Amino acid sequence: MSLNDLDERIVHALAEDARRSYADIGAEVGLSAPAVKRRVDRLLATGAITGFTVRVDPAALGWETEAFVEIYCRHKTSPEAIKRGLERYPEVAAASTVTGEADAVVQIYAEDVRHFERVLERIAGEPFVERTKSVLVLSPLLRRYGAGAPA
Amino acid sequence: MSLNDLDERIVHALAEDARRSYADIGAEVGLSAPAVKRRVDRLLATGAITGFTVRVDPAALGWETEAFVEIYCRHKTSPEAIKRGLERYPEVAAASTVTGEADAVVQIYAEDVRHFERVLERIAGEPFVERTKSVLVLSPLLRRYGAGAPA
DNA sequence: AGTGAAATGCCCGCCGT
DNA sequence: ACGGCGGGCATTTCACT
Repeated sequence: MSLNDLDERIVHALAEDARRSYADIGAEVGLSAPAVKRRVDRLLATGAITGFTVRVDPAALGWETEAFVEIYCRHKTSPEAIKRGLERYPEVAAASTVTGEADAVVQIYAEDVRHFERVLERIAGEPFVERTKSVLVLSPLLRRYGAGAPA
Repeated sequence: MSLNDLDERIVHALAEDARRSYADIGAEVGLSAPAVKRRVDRLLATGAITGFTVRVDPAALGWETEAFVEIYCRHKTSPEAIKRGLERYPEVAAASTVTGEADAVVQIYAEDVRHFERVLERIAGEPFVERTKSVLVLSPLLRRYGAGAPA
């Protein structure tokens, strides 16, 4: 599914500030407020926009530690099994199966390094996990929409 | 900075659906609409909430290919230089400096693998980049926006 | 365009110090 | 007594038909 250029500009405007009024966005892209609303409704219906959220500063909420964990699974572990195993952890912000040696990459937010260590131990103890390899985030440089909890 | 339990519940509600009315959220957490607004305003002022945005499905927007790229820099490259170098690419969704062998991890969205290849070549050609190592995302398993509940 | 709902600003009252 | 915080009301702006 390919999107209109107008749709793209609307999505971009909403991604920057989802609280802008339809009239305001319309003035920018050259449409009336109702026309913008119709397009946004269509974007919601087709799934291009899946919802509205807040950008949260994890550090301000006490989630000071961020990490990427590569997971190496035992053979014959389905992506669904990995998903089911990981979604029980509130600390897991994102997870994807990937190419390369590892089977999945998991993005984790924890309160501090000690908290992260506990979570990692529990994940490493999951029956489908063979071994893990983690890197800790030192400082977030860039965070745009679509990439987990932005700073 | 530590947040109130009430604030946390409000943030959680907004993270799930930022379009809920203050009255609705207030009914859930036991406050009036103006009281909720005051706390949200305070969260915005203190930086705990950094803005309102839309959840976007990259695939629906035509960004079918996602990848994680580890960047190995030449010595003495500052995080700011990496940031400046990367933020010119609209395909870069997130970037962080990390521990371990690589200097930074970059999350990239591209229209297809060919597009990703072009972007990767350009990034690899940046003066501060020594070499790169990429993994392509096969399927996104989990994607949460906003932070989960504390453990 | 018109209607209705939600956000916003204001004032008051409560409870803490 | 004073300051922070929540409740209720009035106004206005925006969403929706």
